[in-house]
Amino acid sequence: MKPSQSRQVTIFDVAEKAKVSIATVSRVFNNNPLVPEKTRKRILAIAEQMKYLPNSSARTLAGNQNKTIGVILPVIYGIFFSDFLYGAETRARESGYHLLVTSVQNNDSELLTLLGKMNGVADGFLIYYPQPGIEKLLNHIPQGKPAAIIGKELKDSRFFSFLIDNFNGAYQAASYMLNQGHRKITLVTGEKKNLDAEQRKLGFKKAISDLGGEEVKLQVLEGNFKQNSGYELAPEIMREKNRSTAVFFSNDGMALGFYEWMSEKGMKIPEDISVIGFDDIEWAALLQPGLTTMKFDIVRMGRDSVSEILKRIADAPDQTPVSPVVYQTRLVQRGSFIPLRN
Amino acid sequence: MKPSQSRQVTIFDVAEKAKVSIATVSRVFNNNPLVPEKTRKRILAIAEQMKYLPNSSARTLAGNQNKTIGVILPVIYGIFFSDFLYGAETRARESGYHLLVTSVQNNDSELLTLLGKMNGVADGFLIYYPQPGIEKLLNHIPQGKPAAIIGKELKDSRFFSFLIDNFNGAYQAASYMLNQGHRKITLVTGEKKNLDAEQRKLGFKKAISDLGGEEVKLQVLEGNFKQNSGYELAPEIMREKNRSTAVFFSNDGMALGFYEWMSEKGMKIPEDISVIGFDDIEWAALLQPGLTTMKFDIVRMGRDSVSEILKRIADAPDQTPVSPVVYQTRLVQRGSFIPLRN
DNA sequence: GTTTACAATGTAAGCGTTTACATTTTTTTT
DNA sequence: AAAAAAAATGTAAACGCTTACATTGTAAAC
Repeated sequence: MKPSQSRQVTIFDVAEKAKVSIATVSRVFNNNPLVPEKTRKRILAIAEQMKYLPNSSARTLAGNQNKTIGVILPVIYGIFFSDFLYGAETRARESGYHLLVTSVQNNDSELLTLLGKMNGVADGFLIYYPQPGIEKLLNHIPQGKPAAIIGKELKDSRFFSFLIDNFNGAYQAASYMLNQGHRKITLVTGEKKNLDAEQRKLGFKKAISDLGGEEVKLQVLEGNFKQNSGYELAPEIMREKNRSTAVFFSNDGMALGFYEWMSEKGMKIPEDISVIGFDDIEWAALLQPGLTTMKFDIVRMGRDSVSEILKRIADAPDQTPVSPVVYQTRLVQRGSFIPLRN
Repeated sequence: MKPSQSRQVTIFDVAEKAKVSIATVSRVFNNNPLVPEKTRKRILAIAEQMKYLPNSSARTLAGNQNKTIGVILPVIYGIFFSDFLYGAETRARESGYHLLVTSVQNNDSELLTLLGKMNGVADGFLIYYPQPGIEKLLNHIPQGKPAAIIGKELKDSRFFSFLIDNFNGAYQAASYMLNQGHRKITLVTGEKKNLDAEQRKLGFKKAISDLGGEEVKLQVLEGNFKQNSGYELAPEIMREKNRSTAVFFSNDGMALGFYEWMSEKGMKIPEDISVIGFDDIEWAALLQPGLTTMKFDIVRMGRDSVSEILKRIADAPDQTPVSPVVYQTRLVQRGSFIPLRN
């Protein structure tokens, strides 16, 4: 049985006590300069005393902006997204905005549910949903609301994209490996459905076929971007016969799992195998040896995407299309990778 | 100039097209069993086609629950809060709830603003605001909404607390140090205003005075829970004269900064000094040597607190007071700490 | 002392839902 | 075939606010 929830204090209560109309109270809370300082102070004092807080839903419904950005991520877990959120939240706060954060795990109908929930609440959207078919889903984004899309280029002028240069990053990683004399190479991919993963795979393979000669042996293993997949694939990578001399993990998380397995088995990185990752998440530098990896500025990406959303909210949601912002990657050299000595 | 924002598709539009009343449409979207399957399907199809999504603000205002939990954290950054959020979000999703996440940096008036924003949006609150004076602020939490408070015990039955056993954890750390023969010990605290930090300091000092003899020398340095403060205090800790043989950092983040400095100077942990941290954040195990630290289950804390909020939303927000849930800490031994050899 | 301008406040119509209650339609019972 | 019961649908009043427009109060201009 629910308790008798004492009705919330509304603008009417405050108006009544202050002997003014609700319009005046509303003006006070919206910093409308029409109401003179004296009245403002008086009403504010009364409101404070009554513990009045405006109801956000009502405000939003009545046409006000809500100063909220809806954020949808694949997961809220780990340093990678923590960094992204950090960039996004910091920027939002600077403009008095806040983030409504949720995750959705590769589930189209759930994405829709979420969009619905945010409908009428969020003034703009920040969506990171690296799955195919995202275009269709995006049609459901409420009209007139700007939306930043991470990881997918779209033609709809209402959206604007922020991309990681996965293809070139992976390409670069592969060519570096070749450059340094490696000829037996393992590529650990992410899930097939993940767009980032696919692009990285493509880039890596392209480099191998562009630059590698006949004698290059490429072993391709499918991972899932999670730590344990690096661990679980390790035996396959390190099997005696025809073992690769270098391995590229499509993200740092999987590389970490690999480190774990290696240290359990008493094997050494980079002596037994060289390793390159992707993302440069915070701990990459903390590992022993430090993880050589493809870095891009994820904090910045969070920040920039929110900046752009804010700009469009203030400005005009439906603008002429802009070309996507692409975050370049660069190789960060640490101890996990050495040239092949022959 | 704002573009002509085409009006959003409302329940009226759907009702009109389907030749039913808005009540019926509403029922469909609320899974009200009153409407027969056939009608439901028809309306759903029409809604889908029109790209209708219910407006969340309107729903909430009209008395529905919003299935949203408002989360207020000191920062959204780093593994510690990432883990906490992970636990919280996962649990919320299991019940169809979502998290509205914001951070507030030691700023009372900002906390109020946030509470206001969440007012009429969140069905419950999860607040981690380790500052003194939190009690007063909490009075502003809307009536009838349950709120989990992290890190502070309160008598108001509307709230329920989740506590880290900071005092005993730090006590335990100190007594372990003494036990292992250390007599010259450094304590690095967090900020004075931070409650967690204060409790840890108190616990640590208590152990020293309870168990340490006359000959124990305790050096106390004030940090701020951030990585760079461990780095900046390092010279002071490692000064030649009367150097401690063991140091306790009130959180792992500061210990990490200390590691950095030590490695830059070519000094060795634990040979030159033993280190103990607090939190056992994810990378503590990844450091070289592994960081000995006081562990508690932060993911679990996120999860449990949401569980309890959910229970009270479903049940009765104003319940009889419950005693706070206390998360015990335990020592995780890794390589950063060794007994004092004499 | 009017008239005029402007500042301050008020009135009331939305905003898009939910839901108690009323009404209509259909099915079952007699 | 009429009456009673059950199912389906509709009507209209909230929910708490913002804001265009209307009204009143007050000071400046004549």
